[in-house]
Amino acid sequence: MCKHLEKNYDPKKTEESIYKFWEENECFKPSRDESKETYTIVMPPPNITGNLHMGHALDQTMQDTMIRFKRMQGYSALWIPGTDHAAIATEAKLMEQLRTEGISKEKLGRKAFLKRAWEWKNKYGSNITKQLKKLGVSCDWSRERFTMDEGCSEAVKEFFIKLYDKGLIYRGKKIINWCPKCLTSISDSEVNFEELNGHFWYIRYKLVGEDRYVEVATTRPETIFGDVALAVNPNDDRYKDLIGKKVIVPVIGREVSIVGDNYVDMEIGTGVLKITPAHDPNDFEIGLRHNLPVIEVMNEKGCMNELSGRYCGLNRDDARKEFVKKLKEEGYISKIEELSHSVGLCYRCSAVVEPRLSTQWFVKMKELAEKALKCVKDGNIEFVPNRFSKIYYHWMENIKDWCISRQLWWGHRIPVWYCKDCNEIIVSKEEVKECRKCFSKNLKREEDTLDTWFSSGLWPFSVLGWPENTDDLRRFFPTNLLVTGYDIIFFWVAKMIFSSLEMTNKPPFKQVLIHGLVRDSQGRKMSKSLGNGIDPLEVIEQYGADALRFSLILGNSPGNDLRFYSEKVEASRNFANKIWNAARFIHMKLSEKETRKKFNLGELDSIDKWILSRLNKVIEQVTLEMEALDLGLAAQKIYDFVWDEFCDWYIEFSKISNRNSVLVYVFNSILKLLHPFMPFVTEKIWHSFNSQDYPIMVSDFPKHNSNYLSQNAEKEIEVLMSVVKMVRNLRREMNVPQSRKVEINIETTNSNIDEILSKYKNELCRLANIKELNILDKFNISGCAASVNEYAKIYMSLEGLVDIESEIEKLKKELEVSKNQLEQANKRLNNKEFLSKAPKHVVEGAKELVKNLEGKISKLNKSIMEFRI
RNA sequence: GGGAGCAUAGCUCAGUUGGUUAGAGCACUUGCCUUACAAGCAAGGGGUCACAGGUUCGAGUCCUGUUGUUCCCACCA
Repeated sequence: MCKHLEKNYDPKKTEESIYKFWEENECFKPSRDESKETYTIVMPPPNITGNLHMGHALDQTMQDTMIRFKRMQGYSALWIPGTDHAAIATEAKLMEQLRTEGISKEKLGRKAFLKRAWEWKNKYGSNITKQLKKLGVSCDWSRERFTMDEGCSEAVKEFFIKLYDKGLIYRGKKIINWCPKCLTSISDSEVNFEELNGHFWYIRYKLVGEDRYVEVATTRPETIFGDVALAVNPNDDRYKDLIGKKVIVPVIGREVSIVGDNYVDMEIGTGVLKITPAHDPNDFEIGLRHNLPVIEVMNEKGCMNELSGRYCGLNRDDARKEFVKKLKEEGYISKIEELSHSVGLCYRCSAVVEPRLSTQWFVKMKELAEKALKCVKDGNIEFVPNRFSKIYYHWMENIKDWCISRQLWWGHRIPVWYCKDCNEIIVSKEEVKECRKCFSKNLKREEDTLDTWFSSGLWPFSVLGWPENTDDLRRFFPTNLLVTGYDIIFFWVAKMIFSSLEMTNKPPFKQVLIHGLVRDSQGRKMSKSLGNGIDPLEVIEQYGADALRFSLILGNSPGNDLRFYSEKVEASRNFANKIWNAARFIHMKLSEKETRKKFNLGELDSIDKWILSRLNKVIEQVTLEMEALDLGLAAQKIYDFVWDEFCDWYIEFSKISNRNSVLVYVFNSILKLLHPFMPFVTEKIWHSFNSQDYPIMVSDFPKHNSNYLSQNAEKEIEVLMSVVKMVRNLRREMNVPQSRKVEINIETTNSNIDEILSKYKNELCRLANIKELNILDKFNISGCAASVNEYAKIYMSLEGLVDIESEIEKLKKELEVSKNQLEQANKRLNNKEFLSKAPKHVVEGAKELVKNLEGKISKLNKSIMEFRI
């Protein structure tokens, strides 16, 4: 038995110690060799509140596979990890904590609150990074960053001030999206629209001085308290004469005028719109156009305020119910319709977002977006797959100003001070003590913090030390690759691009590899509410990290969603075990000394030359796929080669004749090819063959060597394998038990093939369980079963058990198929246009096919004749 | 309303710039505990590549349309 390796690969006994081994040997750090080209990936920072989910697992595995590949290719490869302070999510956790303790945020105070927040971060913030390590991520932990660490905070201030000085940041009173649960503004991209069932209430407004009513359809009757006008389309024949007239707001009794505005859609509802500028962004715009007042009727928690009279204090929903009741009682409602309409929800807490008028800080986007757009259009950043650039273009072309202030405490506090005496706004990195204009000391710092994405937008360069001009920044920026899901293009990718262009004049990365979502086996999004999430850590526990990684990568094309199947992980686990057992076989077969021997290409036989030739083709293909960022195809190529060719054939050959040095060489190459995908098992096996001083992780990725290509050897072994398969096939067909050895007579019409079969007679007999093999021109075929392929005709002696007629039938059927194929091929070759237009190798291929088929057909004919005699 | 993806074996998916007879895993059938591996080996069944046109010597692959499906963006008073 093998003395090094146990029978089955056990990831649990391996992974932790291997990871430690890499860390101790500083394998994760980039090479200090300045002459080496760099390859840099910056990790999308997971939230400190987060737990590893399948999306992370996919994202991280892709990055790790790429960085390992590039590191082995000889780049000075750097992958920088870090975490995100996740303002809303973290603050929500703390608020929850406070709630259980019965303390309010205000009572606690900002300072104490932040102290708690940092304590929370220090306690739980590294959970996610610990989980990442279980996946085997090879990032440089010595460079780990946090979006609120000193350097990143400095970067945020620098960015804010630079944009402010350029006039790209302004403070304004606008309608923004307000989350009444998180109690903060959120940006447009943080609102998710969902189709919900609601109602259309048709409400009658009485015209002043007339006995006529105007009907308005609304979904939000509780905002009537904020009505300041009605609006109709000036082209609407039904209503245009009403423009300028006044109506009385039901229940409230306020007189408001009717205005004409092209925004109003004549098709929707009654074609009359009630205008509530404080609670609807479109109404706000119309209000501006017509100089209408703004009446806010709700507070920050989504409850009605004192302007709503007796409904004051009720939340939106209760106020709506109560007020509708009142309207009904007083006869103002003429109709109620069921209506499905889309409602904006907070992306964090799913509360219905309330459009709210408030003073916030904004980034002026137009100019920034133009540059960011041009950068991608000019090809300075490539999206993979390319179709995602369209999504990016569309977003950039229709962008609105970005609301960056948040009414939260956990985050980067906006570096702005207000003079209470002269209203001067002072933007500064340092604490401001005195107004620069009136020298008053009566200053107040801005309470709000910045949108989390404001700091993560700087991530690719802030982690490298920007705004300082550090060695790392000079050496590793711009970065090479960003890997992320398509769901985050607007949130993050776009923001990094314009931030980087504005601050560094360079794109933050050269390529963006976009992946899809990991769904459950039924294709549903994994979500907490559905409870269908699968914990990657549990999968690792059960199958190992390599198996999880491989199953996420194998056979997935870039950008496509994938379904998670434990069967697929199982298959990957089996593959890891397959490699493991191949290693055991080699250990068992070879002494340590033998594994060190080198081979001389000139002395090798065709079997060795064949596997070397195939290996080199695979190396070439895998390298190409990796460079094209198609990891799924690369993994598939390795899988197929290892299992189908190396294990099923080459190892079997090596049981029959000694093939020591090539066996070891090919296997080591396989380990290297596979290492970026399955780092743990490959490193572990590597150690069993090689000194621990040379981790596979920092070894050289195999390079394609055309000297190893051999068309002849590939052809010879193809002939050998095809005959083995034919015999095996015939045995099954004739129900010959596996244990029974058979006598086989082979007839070929080609002396080359005779030669190959004679040369590998031993292999042929062992692999097809043949007792006696005759390679002859003619023999007695009575009692034989026959099979034919393009290289040979075989007869299997079965001592009278064979029904000659059914043998003939079988051969005839085969003949029919071959004739059809020949006809097709000849048709092509007789077509002048095919000959003149098709590329040479295709024509050659067709000719070869015809030759093979003709050979096969003549053998079949002969065979049938022989049976007849 | 605008845009994108997907549709290939029973299931989940691959299929490079069009090029012989369309692949894998799982599942299924049959036979093997053959000393690396039963987490395995061998053999096998199973496909009008959604539908209809078109381009081409040649289409799963390119173009147009249709259907089904998933998603994104915008708007929804």
